[in-house]
Amino acid sequence: MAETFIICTMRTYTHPAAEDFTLGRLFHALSDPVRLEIVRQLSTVDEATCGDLDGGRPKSSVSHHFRILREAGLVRTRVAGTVHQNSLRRDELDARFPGLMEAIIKQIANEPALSEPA
Amino acid sequence: MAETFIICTMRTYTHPAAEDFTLGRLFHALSDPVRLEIVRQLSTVDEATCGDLDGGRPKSSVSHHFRILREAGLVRTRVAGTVHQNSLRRDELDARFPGLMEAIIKQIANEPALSEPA
DNA sequence: ACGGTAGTTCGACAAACATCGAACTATGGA
DNA sequence: TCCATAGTTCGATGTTTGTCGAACTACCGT
Repeated sequence: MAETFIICTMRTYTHPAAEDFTLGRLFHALSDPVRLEIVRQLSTVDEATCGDLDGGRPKSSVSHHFRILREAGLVRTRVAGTVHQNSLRRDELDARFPGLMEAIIKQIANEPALSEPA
Repeated sequence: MAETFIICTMRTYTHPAAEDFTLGRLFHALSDPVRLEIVRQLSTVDEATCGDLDGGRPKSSVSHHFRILREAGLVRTRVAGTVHQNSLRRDELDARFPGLMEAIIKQIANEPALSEPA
């Protein structure tokens, strides 16, 4: 029987630096209704867990969307005990794309139905 | 031989009304590097033909991208003789999403390399 | 009427993507 | 130590998407 080497991983996340944000990744991340809804919720709150924003969807789907949001630089995820707290990277986004997120969030806030459930 | 009925079409385009623009379609349209480059070029110019902005790509590809830009409400296409003139729908976009396009265009203008060729 | 130029449409193909179940990891509490 | 909870990773599946050639439409000039 082969030995199994368990590499301890995912106690922390890697987030891109603000200089590495790209408009392409940003717009792609925002092009999905589920993610747009997540960003909307996050914009009204300081932090939220994945579970808070899952809208009844399976965990694996939600986890996938959060990964894309992280890779685009939109979201920072912080491990806090058994829970993962997510927040918008407002300051870094504003440093990289001045004024853009503010304009986007303002629009998102006014949109009635971005994604079916909550 | 069966008769062929030729329905005269495509002398004009249908463009969505500003009320029907959605953030999802907008962000999706902007998530492709080729289209982002097209929008960038259009933002520096009053009008341009598809050929002006094809970046050496095949016509069918470019036509596809313009269609998506049109359906998102980003671009208006006007048939002018043998040529199709495209322009950004700045006013309507600003009416629907106040301040958003201005912020986006400002960022696009500063991006060095959105898409490989011109 | 003919030819050339500008774009569109269609069909095919491969790559990227969203969705979800199942197995797994990590943490805190009983 | 065991269990429950919160999320991640993996693999499979179906859908959407980008790319491009080929055939077509529309218009202008000759």
